[in-house]
Amino acid sequence: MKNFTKYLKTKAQVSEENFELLIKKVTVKKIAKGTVILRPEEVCKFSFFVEKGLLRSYTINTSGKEHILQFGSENWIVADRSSAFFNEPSELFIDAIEDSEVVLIGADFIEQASEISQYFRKYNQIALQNHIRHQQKRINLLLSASAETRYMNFIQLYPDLISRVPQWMIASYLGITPESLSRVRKEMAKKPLK
Amino acid sequence: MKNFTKYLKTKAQVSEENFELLIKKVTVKKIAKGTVILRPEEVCKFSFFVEKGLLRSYTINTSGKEHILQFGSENWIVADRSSAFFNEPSELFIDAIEDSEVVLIGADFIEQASEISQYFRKYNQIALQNHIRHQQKRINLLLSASAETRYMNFIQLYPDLISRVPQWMIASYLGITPESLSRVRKEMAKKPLK
DNA sequence: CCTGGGCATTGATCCATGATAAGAAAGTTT
DNA sequence: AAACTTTCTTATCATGGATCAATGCCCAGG
Repeated sequence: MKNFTKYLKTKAQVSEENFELLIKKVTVKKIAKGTVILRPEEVCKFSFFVEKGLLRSYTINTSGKEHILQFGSENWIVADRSSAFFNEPSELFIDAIEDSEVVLIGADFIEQASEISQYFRKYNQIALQNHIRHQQKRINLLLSASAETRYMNFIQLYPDLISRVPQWMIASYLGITPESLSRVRKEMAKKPLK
Repeated sequence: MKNFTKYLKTKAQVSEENFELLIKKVTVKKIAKGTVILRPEEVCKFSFFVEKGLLRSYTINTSGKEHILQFGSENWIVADRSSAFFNEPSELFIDAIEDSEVVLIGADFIEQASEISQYFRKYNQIALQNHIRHQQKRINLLLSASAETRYMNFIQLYPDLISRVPQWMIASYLGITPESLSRVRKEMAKKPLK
């Protein structure tokens, strides 16, 4: 719980006193690589704070293809926000790419923490706004940029993930096939100019 | 201000008393078709509640191409949320597609309304979550669907906009060229099976 | 140490969408 | 209603990325 503690105390500026109170509301869980922890039709009862490891959220369309919406490594929160907030069935899968350790955060936790601490409420608000900003950038990129540009942007944004995530998943995140990504990389290797 | 009043009183459930208080904080403005009301580098000081008419937000990339992020007709709020919330320079344009009438909502309005009314705070929260949900669907669609599918989805989602928005703007929203959209429509006309 | 299953690469081919250009339609201005 | 201007369509050609198939690679498990 080291990371989660830091998150609460430092980022969300929760006082020692409140911390003791809140920490009781969450549980830690080990998730083996490959384990699915949320699937379509289920309601997303928890947000998953990644203490250690790597999660992903994704959809599978009617023709069986996966499309990755988000990766979450240490200190990130992965969830189907809509499902959790509106208490409606999810359309997403969430599973573990690596053996992971996650902190389960229920809706009640968020509410209570927001009640208790103005800072937490504020921080939560910021997280939402960041999410929106991030999604907007991604939409804009998908609208305007080539596979190569999108890949370069990904490298910039998530340099650490490049080595941890299999290439075909990165392709899925970018909205291209693994074959295409392989070719893009080959091209990029030729003209090395940074 | 009819729509905005209704929005505050009905949707955000603001009491008559608070309404009188809050309404003083906003101004109404007429925006002529084509007028740009936000451009990159500027900070988005206001969110624009569309009382009447039609706005759009979009980016222009280095090669001069527009990419539309959002349309907003009556009762929608258009803004660069990130810029407004974080008080940082925007990367978006916002302009009017039709002669419009908008209510200018400053950050102070949001704050004050949230202080005054729990309902408003809650409603604002819901709006944020809806925004995230909507963006997520769009990302998923961009990752997975063909031009035709995306267009059909657009029709479903915004049937009213089809007639109000020029076709090339819809193409821009979908991330394809106007020519492609024209082709897609032609194809769809052939096989009419609704 | 072999073996089998996931992953990455490569080549061949196909296809949806882009680019360009030109005209037809529709809308606006004078 | 004539003269523009903007939007939409159509046609041709070019291309990025998809699909299909084969091969090699790695490494985890027997």
